[in-house]
Amino acid sequence: MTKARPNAGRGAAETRIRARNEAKILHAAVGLFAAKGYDGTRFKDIAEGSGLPKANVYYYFPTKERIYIALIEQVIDGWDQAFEHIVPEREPRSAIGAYVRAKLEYSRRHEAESRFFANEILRGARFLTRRHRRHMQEVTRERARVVEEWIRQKKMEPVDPRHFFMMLWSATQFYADFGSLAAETLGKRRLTRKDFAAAAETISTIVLDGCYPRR
Amino acid sequence: MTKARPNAGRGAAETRIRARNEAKILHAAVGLFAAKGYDGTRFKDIAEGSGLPKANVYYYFPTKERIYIALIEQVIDGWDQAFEHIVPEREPRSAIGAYVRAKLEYSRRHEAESRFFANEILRGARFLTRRHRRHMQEVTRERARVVEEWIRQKKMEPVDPRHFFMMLWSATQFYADFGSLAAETLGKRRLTRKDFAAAAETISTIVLDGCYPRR
DNA sequence: GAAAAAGCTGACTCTAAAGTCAACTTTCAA
DNA sequence: TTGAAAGTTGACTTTAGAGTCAGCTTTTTC
Repeated sequence: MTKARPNAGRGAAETRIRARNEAKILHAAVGLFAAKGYDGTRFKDIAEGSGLPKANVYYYFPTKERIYIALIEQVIDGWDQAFEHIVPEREPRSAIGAYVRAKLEYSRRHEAESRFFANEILRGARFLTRRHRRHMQEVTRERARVVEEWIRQKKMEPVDPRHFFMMLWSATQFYADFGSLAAETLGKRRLTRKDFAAAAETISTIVLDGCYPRR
Repeated sequence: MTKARPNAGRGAAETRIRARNEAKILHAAVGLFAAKGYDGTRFKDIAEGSGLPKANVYYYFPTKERIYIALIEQVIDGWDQAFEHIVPEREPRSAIGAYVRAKLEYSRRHEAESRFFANEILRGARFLTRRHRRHMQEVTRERARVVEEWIRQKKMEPVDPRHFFMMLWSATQFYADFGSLAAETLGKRRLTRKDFAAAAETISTIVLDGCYPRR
């Protein structure tokens, strides 16, 4: 069924050639998957995009699916990064502001990864393994505890931290994943760094203080 | 190139058979497109899903793309509905609460349409015509004016209404489009009506009053 | 009630994309 | 410096899915 993959195990040292070519392939693939989805992406195009002949790409990845799965691994690894700002020692105002800025910055600078992942979730996350799911759940739960602690200390109003995080995810993902709609809404062709900054500002303000006048 | 479509023009009255079969086809198609994307959806499966032989579906729609475009029309028509709550006569608190609830209710009850549309935007909205874009932009701009009026009357804090609306869209879409992630986060298999209600509650609270303690 | 229009369908073609393979070249460790 | 492991490749097979078509049946219209 699947072609033997010499040197693919945990034991053997990855050769430099292998590492370089796999990186080329994954880099070409993430952009294509993000733009056209799994089924819309042609193996041939991944090969062309990475500058290797198709048969050579098959030497590294026995199927298109394996390329996709390798990318999931890569993206999941970055899932928790922005969360690092959510720590109990920090004041919620600055922590949440930093989180929003970090997430938006990631979305802006890694648009392809962001869309790739959004696409996977939108399709029901059929390639996320139990291990991935558990990882994401645990990371989220851990940071939810920080929010709960803030609430206990009256540093935050009582809100469900899980819905709270989902609001932050959705708001920050929006500008990368639905960038064409966001640009349209702002009456522009493409979003600039400034638009992302304005988004960060508005999101932080609303999430922290709401839009309703304080008495 | 394209097969002649008798009775398809603006002049001729649509027959009952045609209307019924087109509805069957579109209904089957929206679920498939939502679940598998444009390229992942097989024409054959649309036919099977609608209970018609493939060649019969081709009698109504000359290509897969035409089915897709017909669905876009359908979904865009519903774009403005939730916006109807955003009117200047109403107090922002109740209007925004109603808007959030309406959007979430739509997402919950029309999950397929919601995901279908999200998918289209995620892919860069390549099938949205200039007319669709203009329509969405105008509707948004019109309601932005209402928000600006509220701000002028000191009924709302000064926020950019466009970013404000994008926050509401993203937060409410999230629960349908990324339902699998939302369910995971809440530690459930599927989202229930109650989860949507809790989401509406949290979103409204945060958007209106923020999560930061009022002095 | 008959002719024309609309609707229906099985069986077909054509193409493009996934995946295979055998023979070749390059790299590297002993 | 050599041989075995790693890497490379063009040409091939297979398959599945989009779209076609000729001839049929049903419905509508006058």
